[in-house]
Amino acid sequence: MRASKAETAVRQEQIAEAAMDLIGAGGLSGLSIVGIAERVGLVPSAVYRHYKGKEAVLDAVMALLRSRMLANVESVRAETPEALPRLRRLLERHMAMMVEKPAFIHVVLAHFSQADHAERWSSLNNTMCAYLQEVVRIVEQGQADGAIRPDIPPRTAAVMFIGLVLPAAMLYRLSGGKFDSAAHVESAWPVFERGLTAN
Amino acid sequence: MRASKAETAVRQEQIAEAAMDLIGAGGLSGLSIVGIAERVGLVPSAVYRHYKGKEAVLDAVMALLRSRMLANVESVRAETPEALPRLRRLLERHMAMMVEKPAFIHVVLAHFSQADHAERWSSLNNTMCAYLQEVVRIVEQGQADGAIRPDIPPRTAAVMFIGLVLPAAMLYRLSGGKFDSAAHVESAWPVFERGLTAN
DNA sequence: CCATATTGTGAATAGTGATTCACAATTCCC
DNA sequence: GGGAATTGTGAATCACTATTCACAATATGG
Repeated sequence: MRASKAETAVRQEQIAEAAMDLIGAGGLSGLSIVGIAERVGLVPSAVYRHYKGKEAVLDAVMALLRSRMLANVESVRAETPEALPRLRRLLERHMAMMVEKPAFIHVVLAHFSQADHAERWSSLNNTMCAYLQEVVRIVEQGQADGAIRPDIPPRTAAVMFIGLVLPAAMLYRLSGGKFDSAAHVESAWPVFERGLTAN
Repeated sequence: MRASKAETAVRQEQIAEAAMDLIGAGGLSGLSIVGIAERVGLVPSAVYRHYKGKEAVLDAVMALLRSRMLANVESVRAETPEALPRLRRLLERHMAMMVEKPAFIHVVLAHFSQADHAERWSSLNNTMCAYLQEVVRIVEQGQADGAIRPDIPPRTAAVMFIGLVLPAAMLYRLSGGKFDSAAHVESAWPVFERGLTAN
């Protein structure tokens, strides 16, 4: 059956989405032109009408992830003004995103694993640093307000923050969805907060 | 130049080591028979004299990692009797291992990424659960001693513990060794400890 | 020292996935 | 309605890697 024609802009979006799902399901190595074509309902060669190649598709996925990540921070900034509630809210959102869009963590981990230092990865690196920096800023704000102990290096707190998400997201996936990531946020947050604030 | 002959037992060890280094350098996808052969100083086909195939080599790597991981826990147990110092010591050792044997984290992440549910992975899963369980046990002991707050779910604490290592190890690698993982342990531990103990 | 098992080598095979290309169908615009 | 541009198709090519195999060199034990 021949696929009906669609504009390149539409196909590009479909392809990027399909690629993201594929990565979410099987990691970076699970991403193949054949797989993408199947999901979109095309023949492999048709993909090349809309992207120059696999690399270009990956770039598109990266861009997607980056925008979602930063949008996340933005909306948390808008929601709550105080540092600690902000962090907590960001934690919830970050975790939820990892769970519903596994492609994220896969790409990050794949990035980590990749030996080749293509420019493609540097953009992701950028995204990650930017995100970490956002967390650092929130921590610094909390220290200025007196809500967070001043003797904690903000970067340390930020890395620990990431550490609240990463293993939980991995366990969630490894357990096939059994691990309750929301509950982990619930019970881990007080411990983290106490570490940030108590005397 | 022809390689000098060596016993299979020796070659097996060399091959497993080479495989571990390769994975450490380029992730699971960086592991190839050609790469192994180069490192050991053999021709690719010679590898098959000592291992049935790539899968078998991987199994050997897994076994290596497992034994090192568990040995780690054992020696920490022997070193210090109290829960909190034990955790701290384990944290240091765990981090050091991640830094000097990147293969470990790569395999874990690759495991996470893999779609296929081969038996091979279940053994790794086993190792990871066992490790997590060890941490849980230490935490429980601390709660029994009164050193750790009883209202913290031990599993939560254990997952957070892993979270102290994972992101730091990744940053270390992503930064090309610039990130000071030991310093991170140094500054993150007090925060974590305070979260576990303070009133 | 020699028969034999063990180990190493190079070439050949096979499967996978990305990419290209000439051609066919579809849509758009006049 | 009829080009012309756009999009989809199937086959072919290419590169890469695991794996096998017949043969060569080397070690080993009697």
